[in-house]
Amino acid sequence: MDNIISRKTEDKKELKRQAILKAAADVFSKKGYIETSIKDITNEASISVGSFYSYFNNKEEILLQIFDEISNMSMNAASESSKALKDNVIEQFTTSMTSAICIYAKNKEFAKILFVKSMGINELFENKRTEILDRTTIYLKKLLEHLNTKHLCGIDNIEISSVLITHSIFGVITNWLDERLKCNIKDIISSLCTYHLKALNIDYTAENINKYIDNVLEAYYKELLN
Amino acid sequence: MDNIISRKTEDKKELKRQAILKAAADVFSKKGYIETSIKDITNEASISVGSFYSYFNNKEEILLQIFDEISNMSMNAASESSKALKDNVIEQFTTSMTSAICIYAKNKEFAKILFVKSMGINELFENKRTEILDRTTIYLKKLLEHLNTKHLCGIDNIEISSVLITHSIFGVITNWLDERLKCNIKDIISSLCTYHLKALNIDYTAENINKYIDNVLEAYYKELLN
Amino acid sequence: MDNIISRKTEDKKELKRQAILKAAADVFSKKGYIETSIKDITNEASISVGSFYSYFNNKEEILLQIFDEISNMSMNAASESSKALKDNVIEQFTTSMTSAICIYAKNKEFAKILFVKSMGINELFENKRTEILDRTTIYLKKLLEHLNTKHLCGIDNIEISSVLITHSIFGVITNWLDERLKCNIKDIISSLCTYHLKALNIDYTAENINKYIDNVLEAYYKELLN
Amino acid sequence: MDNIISRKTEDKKELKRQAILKAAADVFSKKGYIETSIKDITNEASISVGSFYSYFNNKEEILLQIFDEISNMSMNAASESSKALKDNVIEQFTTSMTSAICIYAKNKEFAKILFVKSMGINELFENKRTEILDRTTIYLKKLLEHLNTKHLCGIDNIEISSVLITHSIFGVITNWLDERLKCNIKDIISSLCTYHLKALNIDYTAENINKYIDNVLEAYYKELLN
DNA sequence: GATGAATGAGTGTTCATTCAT
DNA sequence: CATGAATGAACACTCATTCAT
Repeated sequence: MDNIISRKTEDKKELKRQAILKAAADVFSKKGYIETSIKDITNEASISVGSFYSYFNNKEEILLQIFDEISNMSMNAASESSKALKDNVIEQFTTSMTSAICIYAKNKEFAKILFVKSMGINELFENKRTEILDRTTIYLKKLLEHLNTKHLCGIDNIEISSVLITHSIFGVITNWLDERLKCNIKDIISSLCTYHLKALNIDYTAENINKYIDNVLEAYYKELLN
Repeated sequence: MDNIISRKTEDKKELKRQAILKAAADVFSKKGYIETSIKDITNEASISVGSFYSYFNNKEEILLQIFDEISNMSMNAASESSKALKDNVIEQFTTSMTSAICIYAKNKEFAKILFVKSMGINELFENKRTEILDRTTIYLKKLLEHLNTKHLCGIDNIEISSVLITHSIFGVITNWLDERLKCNIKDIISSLCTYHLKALNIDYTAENINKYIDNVLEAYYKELLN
Repeated sequence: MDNIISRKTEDKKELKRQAILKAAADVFSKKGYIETSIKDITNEASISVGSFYSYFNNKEEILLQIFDEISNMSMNAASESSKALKDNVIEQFTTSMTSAICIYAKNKEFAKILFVKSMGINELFENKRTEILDRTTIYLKKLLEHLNTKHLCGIDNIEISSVLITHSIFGVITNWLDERLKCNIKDIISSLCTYHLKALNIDYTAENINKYIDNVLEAYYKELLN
Repeated sequence: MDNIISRKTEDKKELKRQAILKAAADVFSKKGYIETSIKDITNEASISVGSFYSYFNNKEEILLQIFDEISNMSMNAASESSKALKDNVIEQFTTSMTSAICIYAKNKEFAKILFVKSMGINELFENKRTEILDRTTIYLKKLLEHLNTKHLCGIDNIEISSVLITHSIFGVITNWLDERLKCNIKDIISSLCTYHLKALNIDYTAENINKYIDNVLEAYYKELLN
């Protein structure tokens, strides 16, 4: 009996924590971490300052938890897309690229915080942020190694190339989020895939690429098709 | 006579302004704009707070002037490398890539501020920063247009591709500056060039690429050859 | 219920606001606006700096609110004394003179700020201050106009005379507040009344004047009779 | 020989001191003591900051010296007008009133500093200022004592009345300097004289008053007749 | 003697964090 | 458990004063 009640309150707490996290992410993505005050967050979340501090120990912690949230999101997306590992390299490449981009396109606030608004503040954040972004690089490194041995794509420096691809992706997404690239998300994904497949010496047809992208979008990100 | 004296003091002032700018850049690149206090800058520059304010009107202004400094540096580097415009596309591409990267490699603090430490602070800085970075994108857009018509490199979306290349460069440099990419600058440049030339459907030989890179390094950036 | 609680906190806030206002007035009247620091005020009010800024937006604002306080006090005093408008000119003149003086005698700090400590600081304060003092002049102008038509007191320049009377009053009060005029407040009022009544060609008897003054003092300002 | 040279440089120094004093008075009278910076003064005087400090030890000192200047002016004016002491009370009263007012009308900047712009700053200034203003009160006290014994003007409290008259004069001048009293200086003097003569029970004719005022103006203050 | 660059104490203001109610 | 008033350390910036040239 007691357990059920405490379970219920636990759930309630978690829900509220999530709500505050979302509110904070909204404000951070607009004003940036520095220019956002605790009052801004509590106003957005319609709670009191005191409440905020019963859910988070300080301002730093909420950004770190937002990072965790983002981290979880991209981890889940990655594992989701890798669950159905295809033997077709092109499909695999396109599918994972699409998943990675969509996860950020779907969570614009989180993406903006990760890619722009949390930079240059302090070492702690910089490390956490780097850690999250590095996952993409590590994933790509493994992929490139695989491609190099199995498909002779002839990449001489996998270390550098994986960083190169990672940042090209994040840079393009950032520009798209800022609406400096005024096109739809499919063009973004398609261009990125074809550009890099060419560089990786892998033959592809535009139709296939588009088909693979559509498959992912239809299955998981219908809301991005608007 | 009077002229000579006032000229001398003018020169002295400018020298001191430069010294403060350098000191500020050093601290900003380490701690970031926000966590850097005026006292940090004046300590680094071994001057008094009052002195700082006789050279700069406020804290914002010094970052903006650092941006201008960076902007001028990259502009000059660009015009320098384009002065000797080659008809050889590969040489042109490699040369300008090398120049762009070297200018940042040579001015690590400025680069770190531009690429990392000045992000997510406020709109004013964000716009200035974007403006500076965008020059690279615009340069690449023109280059890609030229390549598309003259060399049939088959880039379908020049807008997106130029952003892609820009951020791949900046991302790789940032990682190298942070020493997360532990290789020498030549490897960085060479990998970037070969990767993108492949993507752009342009045939090259590794020897040529390395020769072109060496030419630029020998001519302008000997200090980077360590 | 909620209403009662919020009402109570509202009242508490207002009380504290008043306390800070009083503390600030005390310090301002001693050290002047300029030489008073926010710390001086918060020390006097036994609050923290942060608290001060949750009640007032800045240092300027608290002086302006003190001005408003003074303004309201003298306005209320004026309307109070004019409520019982007498057809007897001598009584009316004496009564309003007494009220005006007593309001300042009763609120020494506020009077000192208005008459001495807020002068010569800046345009904003100067205008506010002038506005408050001018009310007395305007009141006197109307009175003189009335006396001139009804009582043939033969004032040739009402504009100048009303300023003359106003500043004679404020000057005498200021000297009395500074304890450079070491007499009791009744002497002050009585001398001012008889002097000006003589100048205004109005016959009076010292007994009547004293009686009228006493009436006001007994009714409203017993604490000044010490 | 040496003496002559040192005399000449002494004279030069004194002239420059006077020029700086005048420049400071100009700025103080416009912006007030507080809002005037040393730079403001040196700009107005076209000298360097260092020069300022070779003539005055600090900012306080220059205001004190301005006070001395004002003090000397009014002392000289007073002694000038009392030199030709008339046995005619009306002439004496009118003449000294005219002199007192004209000295301030002629030196508007000094008057503004004394009456408005130097108030409420600190004890030191307040005392100095009070001292200067008090001279008028003391002069009037003596005059009233004389009138009371010789002319039975029936002033009961000379102490208070002399303060009253003093501040009525200064108040009217201040309003005239601020251009809130838009009339010519003769109206000011004439109104003040007739008002107070009436209060002092002394018979006069408007013609005589005006004649006495004109005499002083014609003799010493022609420039005020514009 | 004149200059004005350099100094640094001092001030108003902000805002993350605490804690009594 | 929620509230928001209270706290005070920290910072950007000013300006009277000094002193090397």
